[in-house]
Amino acid sequence: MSEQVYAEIVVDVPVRNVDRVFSYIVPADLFPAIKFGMRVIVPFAGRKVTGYVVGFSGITQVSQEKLKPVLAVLDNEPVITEELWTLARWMKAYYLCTLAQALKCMVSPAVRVKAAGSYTGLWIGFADNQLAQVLAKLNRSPKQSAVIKAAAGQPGLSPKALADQVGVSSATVSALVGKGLLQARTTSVRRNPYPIKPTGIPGPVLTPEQAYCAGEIIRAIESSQSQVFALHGITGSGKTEIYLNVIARALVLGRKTLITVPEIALTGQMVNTFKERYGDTVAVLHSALSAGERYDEWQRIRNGDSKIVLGTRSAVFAPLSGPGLLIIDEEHEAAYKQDDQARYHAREVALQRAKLSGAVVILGSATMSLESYCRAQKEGPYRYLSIENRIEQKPLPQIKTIDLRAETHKGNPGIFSLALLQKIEEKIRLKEQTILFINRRGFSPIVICRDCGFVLKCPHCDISLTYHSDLTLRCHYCNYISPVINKCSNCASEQLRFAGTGTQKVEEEIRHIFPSAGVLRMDADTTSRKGAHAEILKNFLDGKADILIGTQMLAKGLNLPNVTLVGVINADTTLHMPDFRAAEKTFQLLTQVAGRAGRGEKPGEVIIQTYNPEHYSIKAALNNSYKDFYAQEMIIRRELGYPPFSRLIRIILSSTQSALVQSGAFLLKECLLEAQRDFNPHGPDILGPAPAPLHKIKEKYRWQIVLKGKQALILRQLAAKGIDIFESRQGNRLLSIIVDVEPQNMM
DNA sequence: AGCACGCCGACT
DNA sequence: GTCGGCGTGCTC
Ligand SMILES: [Zn+2]
Ligand SMILES: [Zn+2]
Repeated sequence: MSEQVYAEIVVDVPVRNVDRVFSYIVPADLFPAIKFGMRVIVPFAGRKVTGYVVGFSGITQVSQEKLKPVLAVLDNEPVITEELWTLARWMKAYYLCTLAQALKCMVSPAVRVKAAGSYTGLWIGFADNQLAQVLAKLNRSPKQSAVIKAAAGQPGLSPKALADQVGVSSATVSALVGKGLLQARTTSVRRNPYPIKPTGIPGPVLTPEQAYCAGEIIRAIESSQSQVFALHGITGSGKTEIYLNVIARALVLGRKTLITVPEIALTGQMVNTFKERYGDTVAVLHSALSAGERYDEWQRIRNGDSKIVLGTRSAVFAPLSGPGLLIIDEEHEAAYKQDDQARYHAREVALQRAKLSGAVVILGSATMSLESYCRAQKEGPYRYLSIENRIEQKPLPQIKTIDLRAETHKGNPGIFSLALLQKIEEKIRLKEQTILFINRRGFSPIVICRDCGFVLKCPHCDISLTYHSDLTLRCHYCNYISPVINKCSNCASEQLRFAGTGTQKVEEEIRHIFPSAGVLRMDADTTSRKGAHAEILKNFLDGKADILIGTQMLAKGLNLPNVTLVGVINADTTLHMPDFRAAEKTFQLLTQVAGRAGRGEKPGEVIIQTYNPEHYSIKAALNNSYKDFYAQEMIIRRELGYPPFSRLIRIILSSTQSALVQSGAFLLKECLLEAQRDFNPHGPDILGPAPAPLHKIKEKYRWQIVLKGKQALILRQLAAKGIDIFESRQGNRLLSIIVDVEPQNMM
């Protein structure tokens, strides 16, 4: 008998105090089956839990009486590769999550179904030449005879299909199977979510700009440089065609590609394009697939049948061995940030994966994040590639702003400016369509002056102050408090109102003003039912309404050719949201929304209503100038020390007991200050505690502390140390701590 | 997280 | 007398 082997196991318990590797005895009978990266069942603190095998050892420090054996092996093949295990450890260090949380992100598609898909077909259970004889025996059961005849004529039908075709119940069919006159054969089939055949039609010839970009990226792949490319190209500039060309070359070189898109709605058209070009080597991963489909796609990736993986956020963990090319399309999208558990950003994970495997990365966007763009300047480290021209020389939509302050001065107290109403009326008359866009994402009660557009901001953080029911205005970063004002601090006007309107209110008013117009509304309320989203869009596309009113979900990727007018009801809700990225989000949103107008033959028009028409983010969107926006925004970020000039970590405390959270938040601040003494005097800033913008979620009250510092490593160490001290001082289990490294939103 | 162990109030 | 409340500790 050989020496005892111990398995190193990460248990699937997502809490910090069991976040380490445990040793277990590998019993002799499991020794042949157990492999690195498989899931197992182990005894743990008096119960059975799932664990991940992350190593083996011949020795252990753990005393014999503590050691317990692995009880069972769950997988036939590993679900975690060595590369993903390295990535999980990186995630723990970078995002301050647990190993179990990180590993769970990676195996989620493989979790559910363990059985392969199968298909059962029916064949006659006797030789062909005996058919007449069998039918003769069945002459007193006409239904059974008919089934036999059908099965002989069309062998291999499923029981259900056979019964349906003959028009009998499935009991008749099973009776024949029971008699042995029909024989069932079960074969395994792959569940293919997108059965699309390659067309064989070669892609279009690249424009010189496209060809240059593709050429540069291909050169990096060929010379095996681990280079990151920031690919900047407006909507319609043909980024996808560049991806396709680069991927083609990668395929020839035997390199695998991973490409992510920000949301499921955008996968559809992309999958079509990819499968038409590359067929079955494309695998798709997103949460809208059935469990079986997801499992099968995941298997195809793992065993190497698929060389191109396309998916949403969690697809960055696709188990392809040694990816050679990672593409993050629309890299600026906040949807790439996971909002719970391990709060990772798919772009950052992809960059890390590329570093580990020496892959090339493409970060594609029309409105690149400041973080990425500033790393793509002359000094690097990214290479900047841009496409300036659109493929079809369609004119850009005509964009203009409407100054809502002027409407106030004219005595118009409504939601709509006169100019917008006139335009809508004109479009109704011309039988063209209008989209009215309302931003609700990141909505907070912000007080705005309707005479001058002024919004009170925190003197320390430059963040809009939000209204609280205790009649204070507060900064959600540092908890600066101002009493509610009755007069504008800028112009002394008393015309102060909350910024923004709901979709229902807008719909009401529009119906009132245009009683005979067809109006559809698309928001969280009207799309909660499954399929409602698609239904509303179809109705609008079919011309069943003149006006579509909607939120965020309207902004992306839609191609509505008869829409010639897009109205942004109030740009200020985005511009003044209490987030240091408010201006960036405004620029991105307006640019994206503008792209919805004039998709068809007729040119489009965009009207943006705002109290701040002179704001640089709005002006830059109007002029389609990313560079103007970037230059201005970088000045402000630098001044205030926000990313990309610093890093942030947000720590959220929550509990059903409001007093507990508040006192906990102040204690945590003390612990962080104490931890900070170990770092140099110019260590990170500790802002807050402050009530979180969404102060109460699902009966839980939330307070937050924001850490801001130049060095990412020190910032993380400070957070970890502060929380350790905090947990050593108070162990109330009703208080939970969430750490959000590099938050994308502060809600 | 979740289970065991442990020490105090009202119940057959 | 004990059944069970949930505060604290630990998990190979
Ligand atoms: Zn004012
Ligand atoms: Zn502040």
